[in-house]
Formats: sequence, structure tokens, C-alpha cells
Amino acid sequence: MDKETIYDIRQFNRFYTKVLGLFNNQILDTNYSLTEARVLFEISERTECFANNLVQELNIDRSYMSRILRKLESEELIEKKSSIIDSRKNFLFLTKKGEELLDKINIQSDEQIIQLFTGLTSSEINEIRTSMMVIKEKLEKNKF
Amino acid sequence: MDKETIYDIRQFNRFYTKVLGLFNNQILDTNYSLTEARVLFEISERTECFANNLVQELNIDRSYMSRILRKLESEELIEKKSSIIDSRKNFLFLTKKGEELLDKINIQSDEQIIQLFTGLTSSEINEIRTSMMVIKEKLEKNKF
DNA sequence: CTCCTTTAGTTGACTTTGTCCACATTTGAT
DNA sequence: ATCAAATGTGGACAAAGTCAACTAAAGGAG
Repeated sequence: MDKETIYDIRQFNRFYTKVLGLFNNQILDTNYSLTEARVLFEISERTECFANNLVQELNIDRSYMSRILRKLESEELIEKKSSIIDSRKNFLFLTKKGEELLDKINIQSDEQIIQLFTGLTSSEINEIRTSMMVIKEKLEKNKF
Repeated sequence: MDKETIYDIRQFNRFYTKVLGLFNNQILDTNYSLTEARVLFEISERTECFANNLVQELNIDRSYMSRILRKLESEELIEKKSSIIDSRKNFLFLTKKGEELLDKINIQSDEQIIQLFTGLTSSEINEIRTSMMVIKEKLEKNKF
């Protein structure tokens, strides 16, 4: 890899840090943090979800995850149900209230995306989309 | 924008959060945080740099920035020199020691990039690079 | 089965990171 | 001359994240 390529990639990384930062700091008008939102999202995406899946997927310390989950449980956004097969594990799932919150967050997140792209032509949007998929597919197959 | 497009973009954002997270957690064998590294980087990139530039570019609270700068100064990585034209402002610049640290961080960052891309062919790497530049240019011209 | 290692999750104590607000000083505009 | 806005500082605090020790259960190997 030549210097220019590395330079461009690092520049992109700095740039995209800023883009993502924008979203994350627009902490939506719920009282929940990005991390909590991501936890809810991951729980809803999985048919079976344990704390440890989240720890790995979101790269969060397990003690910290434990506290996050306890908080979400105390606010009745999720429920834990101990597994019969392996009683160390707890199945995690969203409550009705948790699903509603996630819906709300999803709507807001979609709107953030729309805002970011407003002003671009649909062919430009498509170019970006395609570019994103290229990056994701190639890096994913390589490392993730 | 249709639902599928928004979906793909959000998926990319989640994915790239993970990629960036990898890097950020690896500021390893210096005792400095990613934020401190970014501050040093920005100071070195600018011919004239004031605290407020950093606050805006890096999206960091100004009281927090004040403390970061004080820490960096106390460790002799940067120096402040009060502006004659506007005595509220301090010119910021790297000391020799700061430059050396930044060099070290840059080398490590380059290596992280190389690691991430090892395993891909050079045409794949080029596709990714081009894709990144498309995304950056289009979004930058639109919003940033 | 028993012993041992590994895995899942919890807790306490702590550090780091980030936020909010009030404040001093200085500048620039009217 | 006055007043609003900009720049940076400091106190007090809250949120986010880390580390080590611990319980308890599960999965072997012999």
C-alpha cells in the first residue's frame, strides 16, 4: 500500500468520524444514549439474544453491559428470562415499551439520514450507497 | 429516498462504527487518548491554530478542550503563545516532543490501516479507496 | 463421578471523559 | 461609551468506561 492510499483512507476515517459524531450527538429527543439504542436494536434483530452477544457485537465491557441491561430492565424496556438449557444465560428481549421506543428511534434515525442527503441528486445518493456497499462487503469479507 | 437505501446507509454506519472503534481502542502503546491524538494532529495541520478551531473541528466542549490543552501543555507536547492582535486567543503549536509523539502515532495509525487491508488485492484496495473518496466528496460538498 | 477449566454474568471501586454553568476578559459593532 | 458576542478558564458534577474479584453454572478429561 502506498502512502497516498493510506493518507486518503485516514482522511476518510477522520471525515466519517465527524459524520457519525453528528448523528450520535443528536441524541434524539429520547432520554437514551446511542449505546442504549444500539443495545435495543441488537436485541430486536436477533431471534435469541444473550448479554454476551452484545458484548461481542458492540465491543463493550461485560461489566458495563451488565449495568446497561439492568438499567434498561428497570425502565421496562427489556426483559431477562433465564435459559433452561444453560442457567448462566439470560434470554433478552424487548418489552412492548422497548419496541415502541426503538420504533421511535428508528424513525428519527431515518430522518437524520434523509437530512444528511437532502440536497443531493438521486444519482449521487445512489453512487454513495453503492460505494458504501463496496467498502462494507470488501472489508467484511476480509476481516469482520 | 427509499427505505432500502436508508437501510443500507444505516447498516454501513453501524458497520463503520465498528471499524473506527477498532482503531480507537488501539491507541495503545502511547499513554494518550484518541482525542489527544486528534488534537495534536489538528494543531500540526494548521498554520495558525487556536483552541476554538479545535472546539469546532473536533466537536468538543470548550471547557473540556481547555483542560485537554492544559494537560498537553503540562506534558510539554504543545505550547501556547498569546496573540498580540487578540489577546483572548492563544496560538497553539507543537513542541519538539509533541511532534515526535505525533510521528509515532502516525506510524502506528498507518500500520493499523495496513493491517485492516492485508488480505485484499490491490485492485480491491483501490476500489475501496475510490469509494471512500466518492462518499467524502459528495457529502462534504453537500453538508460539511 | 470428581477435578479442573472455561464461560456468563454481577458487583465494587475506580478513572476517564464529557457536560453545564458561571465567570473574566477582550473585542467589535453601534 | 455601551453592549452583545467571542474566547477561554474553573468548579461541580454526571455519564461512560475499565479492572479485578467473585459466584455460579457448564463442559470436558480421566
